[in-house]
Amino acid sequence: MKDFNKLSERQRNMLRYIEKYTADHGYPPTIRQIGENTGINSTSVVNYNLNKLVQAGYLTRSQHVSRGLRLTGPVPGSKGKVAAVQASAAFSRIPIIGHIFASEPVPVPDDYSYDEDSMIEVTKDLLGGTDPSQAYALKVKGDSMIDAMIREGDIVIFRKQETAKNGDMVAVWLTDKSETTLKYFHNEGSRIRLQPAHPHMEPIYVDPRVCKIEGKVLSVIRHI
Amino acid sequence: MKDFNKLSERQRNMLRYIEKYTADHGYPPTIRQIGENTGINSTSVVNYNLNKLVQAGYLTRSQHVSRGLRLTGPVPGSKGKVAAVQASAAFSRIPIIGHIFASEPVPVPDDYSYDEDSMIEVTKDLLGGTDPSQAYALKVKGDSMIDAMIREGDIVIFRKQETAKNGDMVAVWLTDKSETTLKYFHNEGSRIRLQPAHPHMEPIYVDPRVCKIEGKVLSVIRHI
DNA sequence: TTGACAACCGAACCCATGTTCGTCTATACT
DNA sequence: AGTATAGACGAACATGGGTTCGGTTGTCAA
Repeated sequence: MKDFNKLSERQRNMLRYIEKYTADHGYPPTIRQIGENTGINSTSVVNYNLNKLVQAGYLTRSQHVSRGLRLTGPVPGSKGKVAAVQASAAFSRIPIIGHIFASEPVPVPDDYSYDEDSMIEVTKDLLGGTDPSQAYALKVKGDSMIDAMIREGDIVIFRKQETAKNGDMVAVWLTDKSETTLKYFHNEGSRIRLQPAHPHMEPIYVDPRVCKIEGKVLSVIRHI
Repeated sequence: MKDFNKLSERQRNMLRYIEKYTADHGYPPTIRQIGENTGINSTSVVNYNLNKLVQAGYLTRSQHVSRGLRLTGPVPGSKGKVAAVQASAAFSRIPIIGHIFASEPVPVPDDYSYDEDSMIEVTKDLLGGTDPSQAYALKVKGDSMIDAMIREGDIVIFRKQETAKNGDMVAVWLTDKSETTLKYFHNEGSRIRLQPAHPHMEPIYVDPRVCKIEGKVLSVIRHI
């Protein structure tokens, strides 16, 4: 979470107001109420800053829902008893930095500054112990990952790494074919065996020199 | 305050729902949501009973304010503290009540005991808005769900329901074949089309009489 | 039978409220 | 100067969601 002091004064005031209003009324304020009480004259500016606060991890929003705000925790410096709760955060927020499909390499986090808008909350067990700061997510485009039992729209959670242990599922870029694929990794010395997750499909064997590991697959999430 | 037991069953359900929804979301439900979740078909009836509850002292309302509800205290019989603590939780715990494979019907939660050991934490977005109390999880055994793009070991999150809308992914028990399958549901009048998630596989058509819906698939989780 | 009343229904109505968009300013970098 | 970007503004838009109203059903007592 971004440092509270790094937020703009406006944003801090907004958080304080939201906390206070919610405590006073039992339900959160509207965008217009937030604006009126923090000296903002336009609903769009409130909306803009609310999204900033979501990105910074201070609250969550429900789209198209009136008063659909929720603080993720107490506002620093307040005496609010607003559910301190999940300080022990059993989940974390990781960025969805782009899409994955067969014909292009897998994006990796510092390839470019990613769109902060798209974050996903995942429970820690989906990260398999990986430090959340090393994890990122990609959304699958197209049906090219079918042999990995992964569909269009699935969200694949990766850990950034360029080596793999046998049995890991990895994203590899095959430099000779200019193709990305998700397979189980098995180093057999002179060659690498890439085993599809689909039990009826045959492995492929590649030269280690054309096999660039781009990340390790930690988990897959599918919304229906 | 009027005795809680003097309230109608509906009114008690409404209070319970309001408390639970507020705890789950951080803001109160709308009149329509209350109706949908307590079996009331008209907003005016919800409104009517909300006013009754105000008279009875159980809640206060703000006129012309969406979600302008507030409970005056914990609802008798509920675990109010738990709700308060979970107030900002963006995830919930749902039970893993068993396994799913082709040759047996899908287990359905009986309201009784779950093994506390087998619970899984999921972020709310995996439930697609479903009340967490209506959700449960099953672990996939065997490779029989391959046509649904689901592997051994995947965790499938269901919602308990016996009907489906077109386009839902459902677990169905085919009484003539004694077989469970996961497919997209399309009612075509005289027959039901069950479409595999796998894009290269053909749908099957079944008689509505042999097609027993056991639950709706909300999401799938795969740990690697 | 009739009237009063509690409970309920469905649809219409319309304000409440989130979202989008074109525009503007200030600042920083090239 | 020219361009990019963050922050802000206000108006228009579309939908969310509370309110109202005419009508129905069932119960109870006069």
